[in-house]
Amino acid sequence: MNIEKLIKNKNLKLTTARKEILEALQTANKPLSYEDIKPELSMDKATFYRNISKFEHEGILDSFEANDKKRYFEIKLKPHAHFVCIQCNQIECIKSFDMYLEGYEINTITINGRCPQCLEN
Amino acid sequence: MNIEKLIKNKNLKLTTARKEILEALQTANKPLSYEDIKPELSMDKATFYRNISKFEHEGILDSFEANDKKRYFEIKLKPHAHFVCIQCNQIECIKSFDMYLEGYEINTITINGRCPQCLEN
DNA sequence: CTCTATGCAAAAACTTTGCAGGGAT
DNA sequence: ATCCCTGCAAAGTTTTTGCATAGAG
Repeated sequence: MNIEKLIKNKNLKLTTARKEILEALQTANKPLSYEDIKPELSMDKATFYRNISKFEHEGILDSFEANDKKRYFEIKLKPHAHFVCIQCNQIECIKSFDMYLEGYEINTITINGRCPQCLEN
Repeated sequence: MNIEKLIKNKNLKLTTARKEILEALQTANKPLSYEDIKPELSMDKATFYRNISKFEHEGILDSFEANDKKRYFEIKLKPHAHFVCIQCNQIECIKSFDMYLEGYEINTITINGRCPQCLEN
């Protein structure tokens, strides 16, 4: 997926900050919090959050909150659930989860619990 | 369900604060945030949160975060999902949602999206 | 009487906002 | 040239912590 097109298609100005954010998320290929992504960024946190808002509003990004009170961001792809382990805090994308609920439009699903690795111990 | 027993069974001291919290949650019969429940309470917020932690740790309560960055609390009953409408911010308990995921232990599921009422408009 | 719970105030953690200057088209 | 974007600093929001006093068992 071409990041520059993603930005320009929404009539947003193509800036270094915006490219950096989307490139970092694309490279990571998993949901990241501001803290996670910060080392890859050269912009101020205000700019980061302002762009995140804009991207979400334009439907480029999805976000959800893990139970650590942080928001996690990822480039919007196929709808899928996220599993957050309350023990090891790992976040995992779950593609096999049913995303259908009659009468509702589902945006994101966050499942909290304990992952297989933690259940073993 | 008897609130005093719920507290004493966990070897917690039976205090006014603890009874108030559980009674308010039981009466509401839906998840509440601190802000929601505050008018029913006579204690300080520190006491509220300290007791919430204790209750969660003892398995009396469940909590989850809606996308408004607040935590919502409810007395632990049958496992069920919560739907959070990103448009009207209403929170709804969804009993019909499948809570099974092979290999994982599921604690809570939060579904974000738009509810039927908001989809009509 | 002992140990836990509580209130108050201050801190912590994450995110948002105001404002003046800088950059994309 | 025009508007949108950015950095900095300050404020906002929700939750947590330290400490001295009060209360349950």
